[in-house]
Amino acid sequence: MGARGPQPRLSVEQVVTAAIEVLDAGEQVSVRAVAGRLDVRPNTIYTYLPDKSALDSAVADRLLEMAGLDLLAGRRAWRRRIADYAVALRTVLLERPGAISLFHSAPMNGAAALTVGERLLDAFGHAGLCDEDSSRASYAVMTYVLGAIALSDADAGTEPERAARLAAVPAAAFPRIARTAPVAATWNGEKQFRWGLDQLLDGLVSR
Amino acid sequence: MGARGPQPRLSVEQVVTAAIEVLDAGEQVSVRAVAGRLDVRPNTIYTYLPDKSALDSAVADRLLEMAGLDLLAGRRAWRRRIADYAVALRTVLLERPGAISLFHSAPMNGAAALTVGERLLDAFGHAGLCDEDSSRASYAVMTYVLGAIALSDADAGTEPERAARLAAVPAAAFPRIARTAPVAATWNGEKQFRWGLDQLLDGLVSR
DNA sequence: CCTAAACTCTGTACGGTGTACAAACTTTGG
DNA sequence: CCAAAGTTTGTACACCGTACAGAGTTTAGG
Repeated sequence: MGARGPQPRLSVEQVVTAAIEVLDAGEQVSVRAVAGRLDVRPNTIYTYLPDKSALDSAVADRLLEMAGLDLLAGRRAWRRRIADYAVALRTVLLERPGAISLFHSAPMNGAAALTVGERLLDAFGHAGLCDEDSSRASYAVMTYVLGAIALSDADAGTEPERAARLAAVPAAAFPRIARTAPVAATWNGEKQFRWGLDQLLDGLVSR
Repeated sequence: MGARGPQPRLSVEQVVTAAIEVLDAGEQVSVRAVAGRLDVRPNTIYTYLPDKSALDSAVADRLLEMAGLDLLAGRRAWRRRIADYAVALRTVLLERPGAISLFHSAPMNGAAALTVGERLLDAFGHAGLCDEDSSRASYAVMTYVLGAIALSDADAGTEPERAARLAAVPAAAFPRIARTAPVAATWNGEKQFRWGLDQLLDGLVSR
């Protein structure tokens, strides 16, 4: 069989693990940072992955797994399965600035992504949806979850900063925004996340 | 009054317009590309905007405006207002690869963003929601819309590429995915976008 | 057994990014 | 008229992804 050269010092798994460590350290995933953590020259990474977006995909898949795929399985109520996993994924990603951007540079086609998809379809099946609606609903949920996390991340800043921005909104021109500013101040919180997800799930099963 | 030095050759508006032209040309917004289009050295941009993320914010705001703020106003049915604007925004952003990423690098606090927020609040008010729910609903809608566009963008690739990826899913391990592959093939289309938005709106006003 | 093919890893380098800093230049207020 | 304030530029730095040639290592085939 085919392995002729020297046996590889690393594996894709190790590369991805190193990338997660980079994320854990609060830095962005870069080929150089990952290589540095593996005591290897940057080019070596390209022996295991074709390009940066493949690395991003693989890391994103690992993050989906780290959120806890078990939460999506089992015989618990379909709604809890989805909500629990969504909240866990949110936590995993928000704890690691720069993790969310990985989901935008490449499609999600790893093993964990497929498992998430499969189990979402199962959950919506238990909720009474037909195949087509289950498929559409699964994608709608991933859309909401990843969108919410991305917005939370972009809208970050320090808490007083955000309050100051809201206070600076001219109440004359934007009365409704001014009136609801206290709510908007909590938009990036877990409560808003769960609320929106709940409404979406309500809509998805209401037909 | 304060303007002492030479009068500026440019304005923030012109800088943003140049950035849009860069996007229209299919390139990413970069300080150098924008400066080049204005026949100016890159550093000059920093006279008008503090840093890249401020440029990104300003360009994102312009894109929100380009989608057509009028669609969100008027006395048409609240649901049509929201759906029409959402679809228009999707078109504006998907026509310009690299436009979506601008929304992730900075919070949305420009004039157009505020207008969108104000009019969403108005629409949900007409739908019968209280202030707090209107606020939460507005954010949920922006979450879904921007999330959907971001995923569409990441999942891009050529059409046969996507079909090949779906066909490569092992049917034994992921039977539900395999069974619903034809639907998943259209996840990045406008129909799926509208469907998910409709379900979300259903849920938001169902209480 | 030995050579040649296949494979890993490195050194070097290129073009791209955001942006800091000092200097040159232009305008206006005191 | 001069000094302060503002604009623009030249140069430079650190980072990014990654192409390419070569060195070194292992195994398959003759």
